[in-house]
Amino acid sequence: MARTATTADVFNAIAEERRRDILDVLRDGEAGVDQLGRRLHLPQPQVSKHLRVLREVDLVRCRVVGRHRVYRLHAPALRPLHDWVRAYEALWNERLDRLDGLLAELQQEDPR
Amino acid sequence: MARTATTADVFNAIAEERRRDILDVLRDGEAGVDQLGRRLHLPQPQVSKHLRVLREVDLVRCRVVGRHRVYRLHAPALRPLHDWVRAYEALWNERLDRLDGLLAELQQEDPR
DNA sequence: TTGACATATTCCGATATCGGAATATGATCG
DNA sequence: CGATCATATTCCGATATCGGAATATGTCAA
Repeated sequence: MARTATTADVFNAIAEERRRDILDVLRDGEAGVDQLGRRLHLPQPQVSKHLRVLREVDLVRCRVVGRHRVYRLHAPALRPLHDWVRAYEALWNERLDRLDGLLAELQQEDPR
Repeated sequence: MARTATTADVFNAIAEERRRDILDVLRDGEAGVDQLGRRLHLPQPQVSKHLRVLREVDLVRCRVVGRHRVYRLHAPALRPLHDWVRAYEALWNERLDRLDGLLAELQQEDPR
């Protein structure tokens, strides 16, 4: 047993910088494979392969227009990631110290 | 040229589920290597190895206490991740549709 | 139908990654 | 010092991953 598989979930999908680049471009609107390639200076097969990974975790969807494929962002798939980070949001402010102080005060007010 | 290296940035560090597990535990407070191993049912070397990765991206820091090492979360290192996701936050609400409607209204009010 | 174009897939080589076992390091205690 | 405990590192095998090149698929247009 080795290597538990990866690339199959959102966390791994966005771990790759190129894929984040692709998503960033798509944030400004739909785009075809060739357009993405040109903007990111990536050869077409790479783009297609990254898009496949993104498609498999539902981060992008595509629409067929003639012989083109127009990809668009599907942001809701980022939710798990967002929710996970959010749990830590409160923790990186040093303002937590103030919260500690506040809690101490509250305890004094009602020493129970 | 192949495989551009990974595991060296926050995005890759948290791509691994076990490492997220470790961080989740540390969210509740400091912990030693053995404690982490017991709570997560992981053998000690794995824990140490994952902690190393997390340490290298500054997601955890550690303090030496006798022959123990007490690890703690260093949440600010999650910032890049947080910032990245945040740019997408607005995009996954279907409420965007309403925004579109609003914009249309505004355009009618001032049709120039 | 044939050719041109857009995209997807496959094959390849190099390398990173993970888990497991064994071992090394380091510190405390008797 | 020697034993023991806590943690880190190294070595290994299996496999996933990425980039690049070549090729397959699929669609339109003449």
